[in-house]
Amino acid sequence: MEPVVVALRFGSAESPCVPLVLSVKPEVMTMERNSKALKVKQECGENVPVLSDSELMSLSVRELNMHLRGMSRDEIQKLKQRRRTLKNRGYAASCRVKRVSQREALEQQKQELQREVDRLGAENAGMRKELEGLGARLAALQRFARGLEAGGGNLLATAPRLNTASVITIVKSPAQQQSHREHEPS
Amino acid sequence: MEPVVVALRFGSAESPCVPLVLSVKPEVMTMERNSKALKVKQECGENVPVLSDSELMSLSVRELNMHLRGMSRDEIQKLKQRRRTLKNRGYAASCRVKRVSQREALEQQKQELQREVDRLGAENAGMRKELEGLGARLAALQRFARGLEAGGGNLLATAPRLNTASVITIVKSPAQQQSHREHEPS
DNA sequence: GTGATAAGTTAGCAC
DNA sequence: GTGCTAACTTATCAC
Repeated sequence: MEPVVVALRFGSAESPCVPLVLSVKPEVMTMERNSKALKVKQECGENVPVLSDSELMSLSVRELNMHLRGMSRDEIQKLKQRRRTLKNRGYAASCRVKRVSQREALEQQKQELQREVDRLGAENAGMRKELEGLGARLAALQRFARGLEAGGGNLLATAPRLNTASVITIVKSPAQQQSHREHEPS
Repeated sequence: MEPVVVALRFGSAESPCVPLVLSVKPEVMTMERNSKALKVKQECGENVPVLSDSELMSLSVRELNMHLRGMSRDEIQKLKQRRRTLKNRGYAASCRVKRVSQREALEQQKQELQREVDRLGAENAGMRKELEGLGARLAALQRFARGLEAGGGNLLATAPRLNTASVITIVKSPAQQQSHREHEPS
């Protein structure tokens, strides 16, 4: 894309060098700050800036060298420094953006971990409750089994603390009782 | 509020002014940078700085006014601006420190959450395994109990799939068996 | 006036 | 040269 730099040259000597930002390519004019904090300023004696900030910043070295033809050592150095500074401005900006997005990423990861903790905690509580229930059922069965053991295998001879129906109730969880009924309807 | 933008620009005029930082109080010389990036420099024509950076920065307004006696408007303004800039330097520094420590805090919180996730995950796995074991034992007992149920409570008459000893083994967890032996040694 | 912070500038490192 | 980043300066905002 040809920038079509209209090397317009204020032949009239003393232009008070207004912040005139002649945006040759308005579509790239991403806030070409002419308002404040602009330390990167060009000599405004005779040679009006041939290159806008965005142009100068995005040129390749080769392209830049084209524009450097016929400039004095001093002008070249100053232009290169302006280019460097402009690029640094961009680097600083992306550095800040990166910093912010990294912080946001950290916060998001933290949130995800927190959710995971909550999820695991709930799952944990559920299982703990389940274990408790199973433990109680097993304890009851254990009491029943002790009766069997003491009786030498003869259930009727030992007066167990639980009768058979109770044991069956204990052994079956509600779900199991239901599926049992489904499979063996009385 | 009156903005009173003085917009004086003392840093840009390059006076030959060597970085001469005459540390009046060497004990407070917390790296009184005389090396680089020192834009806050004092007029070095005749009046050697009466106040070092750290002095000027830490003075109260009242104390500062003492030192302002017999100075020209211009000098006073410049000294005040130097003070402001020095303070801003400190603010910027603490801002950076804060930013870093906030990031570190976030990372630490993340680590703690990660550890918590790991801990809960392990606990979870353990309980899942426990549940599995209990489930198996209960299933075996259920098969046994079905035998009892089918036999109408007469264990010997129903040819159960498990004998009494097996049931006792199933009902007792290793720990329970141990404590059982402790309490009722044969 | 003080403190904080976003944006720009500078120095300096790493490639 | 390029890109990044710490430190610094400046502009601004809130109090």
